[in-house]
Amino acid sequence: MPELPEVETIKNALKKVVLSQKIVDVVVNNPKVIKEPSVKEFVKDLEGATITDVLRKAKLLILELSNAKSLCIHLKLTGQLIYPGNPSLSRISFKLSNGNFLDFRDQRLLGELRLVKDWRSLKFIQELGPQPFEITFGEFKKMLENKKTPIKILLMDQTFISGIGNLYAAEILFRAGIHPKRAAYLLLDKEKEVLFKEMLATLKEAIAHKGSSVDQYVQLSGEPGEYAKYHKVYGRENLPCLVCKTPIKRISLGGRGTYFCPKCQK
DNA sequence: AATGGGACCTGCGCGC
DNA sequence: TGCGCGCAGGTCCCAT
Repeated sequence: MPELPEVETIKNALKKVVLSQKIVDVVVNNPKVIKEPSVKEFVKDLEGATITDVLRKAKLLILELSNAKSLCIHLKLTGQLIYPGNPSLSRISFKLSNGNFLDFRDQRLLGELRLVKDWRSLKFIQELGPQPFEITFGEFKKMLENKKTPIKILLMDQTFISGIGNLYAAEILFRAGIHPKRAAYLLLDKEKEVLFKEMLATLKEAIAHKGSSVDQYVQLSGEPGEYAKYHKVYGRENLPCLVCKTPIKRISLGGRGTYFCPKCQK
């Protein structure tokens, strides 16, 4: 569930505490999450490196290091970064020069850590579509042309537009009043405009509220994000729509649970 | 080429 | 009570 707003929240918090810290030790409790290079090299190359910058690209978190390498962290479904951490609770912990640990925790072990020379050339990065804040309405409108895919699937397609996942796709479409199954190319210009506006507004508000803690996501401090209380549809199956009181429906679309209001979303 | 489903994982909640 | 099953969803990979 960490999507763009959650990863952005973690990035902002990380920048305040880890910049110019040196990684003095790496604790590997579960090597499974280290995808690249070998565990041995991963540890060896990280020890002694100083964190020079923290970046986010879509849902990927990037820690740039003084040794010209970057530590790329994908939280996937249940990954967490916690600071100050506790290595007895983590999959991987990084001991910093100030004596504190930065933990990577991950209940389901689907998260991925990579130490690479050039994160920009990672296949995953190369294939990402633009992030929502990087495009104009004109460009967005053009991107939707000829796309017969249901709009929700398109919003979640990282090669189309990057950073939006299942939760925010549902919330954005509710706010735009658009049914998740609508074919993208059949949306009216007016609807595309509202969709674009609500996409940016929803992500912006979610960042302002430090993300949505519905399952595993927490901020770097371990505190929950506050945006879940503003959710209109996600996780609200059978509960009354907050606008029209019609029960919120849940369908499966592209293999994902999809929540919407059958009356408000056409 | 675009789409669909399974795999990767674990823990939770449900029904019997 | 306890067990087994389905489900949660980001991304990759393979099949159609």
